[in-house]
Amino acid sequence: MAAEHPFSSLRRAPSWMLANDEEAGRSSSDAPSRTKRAQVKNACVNCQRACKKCDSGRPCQRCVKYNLQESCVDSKRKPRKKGIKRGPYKKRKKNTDDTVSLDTQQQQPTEVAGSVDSSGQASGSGSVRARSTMSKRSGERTRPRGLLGPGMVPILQSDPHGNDDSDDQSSSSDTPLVAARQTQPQPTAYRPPPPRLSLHAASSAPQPARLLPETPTMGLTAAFGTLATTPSGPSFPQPARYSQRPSSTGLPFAHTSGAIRLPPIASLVCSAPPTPLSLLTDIALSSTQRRQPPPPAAAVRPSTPTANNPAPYISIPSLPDRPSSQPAEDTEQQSALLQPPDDAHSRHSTTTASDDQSSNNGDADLAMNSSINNLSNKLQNTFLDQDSSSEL
DNA sequence: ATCGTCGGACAATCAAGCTA
DNA sequence: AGCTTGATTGTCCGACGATA
Repeated sequence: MAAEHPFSSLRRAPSWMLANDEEAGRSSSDAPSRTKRAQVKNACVNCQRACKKCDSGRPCQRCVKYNLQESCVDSKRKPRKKGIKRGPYKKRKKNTDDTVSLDTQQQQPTEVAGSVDSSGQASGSGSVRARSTMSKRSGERTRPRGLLGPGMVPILQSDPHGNDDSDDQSSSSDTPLVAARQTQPQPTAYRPPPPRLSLHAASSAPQPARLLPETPTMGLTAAFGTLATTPSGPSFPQPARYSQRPSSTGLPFAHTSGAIRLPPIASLVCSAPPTPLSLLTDIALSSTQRRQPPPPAAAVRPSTPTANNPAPYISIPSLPDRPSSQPAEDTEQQSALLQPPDDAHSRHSTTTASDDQSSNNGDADLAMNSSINNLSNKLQNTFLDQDSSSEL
């Protein structure tokens, strides 16, 4: 059964799937009492660095195994930030009736051993919320999250209410977990905080959440989970991750994150087809970025999607919004490439310098356009082939 | 087979806010 | 004052690639 599950390709099954009765081997009534994962209060620096299980002994068993006894010392905890305003809490409900929602039950101190710490404080089960990505080694993620890897298709993170976090909290507290799990979630896009870089496609279908690209090498059509471009031209994207964690509501989808890893072909077939325009845009952008290293992130919106133009809003790291007094020629070319034709034209009509530049580079641009067209055609043919073969 | 790496789920912690 | 909430910080599972 599990092998046929649509999410069976997940690196790890989402927790709400693990809570599935058959897989967990328990009835739905005792699902919330799943045993907690035990963890030590303070892992040693070696285990912490390796993200491996530690124990309370010093040296710990892992350090003994790898002969790291000397360096097996407790890691230091960062002091918690103070003075963080939290806003008004939601109103507490008086526990007047017997029908306590599962959500409320989960908030109670559990009877599981280890849930009460040495000081006697009940561990707040609290919410499993999005947390800022933490350091693995030096206080920062070595690789920012938010990318699609090869053949990865984003799981729709569905907020069943289509609300933001604050709404989630209020609604989740009122909704019994079981009832919520029985509700088929409608895929809606997770709306993250204002992104540094955003990449989302305009489409009539419910869209995957916006993705936060990391480098210019990431897939520009990643929102579709399709092809990506790299500095060396269109290809399957570099290994990368996709991540999105909407607020935890304990509801299906909203509690999970991850990506489905599929073979490249599968991802081609399973994902929404790119439009010719989006392909061209991707290739053009990758070519542009190949010519110039990325400056600091700045979002541009090259075109406005219309009903007939499903071209995604594409926010490119590194491109100036409007180089009003920018003398840099490359930047000007970049912007011209990314502007919609009308916009680009009107801008060039008032800028003689860029006119000169564009004529100087006419041949090069012509050649590039030609190669773009060729590549676009190839890509589309490939796509159509895969599509038709999958239908057979 | 083993090891290192790393994303992210899960757990622990505790200050802010709430209530009696 | 004691309890609750929820944000922050830490642990480590499990997948993956590299290497022996």
